[in-house]
Amino acid sequence: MKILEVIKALSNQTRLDILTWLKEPFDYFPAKELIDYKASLGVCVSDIAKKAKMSIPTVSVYLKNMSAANLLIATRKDQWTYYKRNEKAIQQLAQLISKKL
Amino acid sequence: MKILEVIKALSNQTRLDILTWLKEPFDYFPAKELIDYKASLGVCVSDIAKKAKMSIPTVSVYLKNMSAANLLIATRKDQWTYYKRNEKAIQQLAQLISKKL
DNA sequence: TAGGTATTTAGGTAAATACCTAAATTTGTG
DNA sequence: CACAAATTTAGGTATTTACCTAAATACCTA
Repeated sequence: MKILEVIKALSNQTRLDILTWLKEPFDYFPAKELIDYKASLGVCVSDIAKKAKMSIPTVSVYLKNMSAANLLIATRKDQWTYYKRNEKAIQQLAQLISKKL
Repeated sequence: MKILEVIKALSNQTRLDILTWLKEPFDYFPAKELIDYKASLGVCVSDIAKKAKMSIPTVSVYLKNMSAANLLIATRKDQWTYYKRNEKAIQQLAQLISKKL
């Protein structure tokens, strides 16, 4: 785990928010958008962009960065890319801060 | 704890290094500089700047930021400002990432 | 293959961050 | 008080980040 890369991926309010939203999607996204929601996949880019009230390209890049930092897991299915949290990596980061930093 | 502020204070390699150095000062600073070292105070700005191989003003500002984010505790004594880690805040951050993020 | 939806990539501007040097400030001391 | 040491504040340039819009790509379905 490259801690600086992970921390940089977290150093933006929108990206922090996205992590929070993905923790409990039903609390944050319209039910309508989650009709076919599967925890194994997560939420698609455009739904996240809408929630963030930001452009799709911007959010697409954010998600990609967080995924590169291993904080999110991306799954491409048909024309959608779904993102979910990588809980393991998040706990690993917490451990690292607690023990090693 | 303002998580974004804390994370931003961590999002730079030098600042991460400083936290590591202050964890075990005797492992990282010359013994000579630590002759009067007290864990209750920490290490002074210029010793940290020398270790970082960066200018004193730059490091002074870094330390101030980290202190504002509560990651470090500053103590002014005579003409020196000493910095030590705020272990409580670091554990609090780890908890926050583990449980709330 | 044509056309539609979702996403990504490119390319641009504005703001923030990373540094530095010089100047100002704080604090101790002869 | 004058001078020295440590630090902070100011002010500047270069790089990175935060966004956007437009264009390109991916993948579906008729």
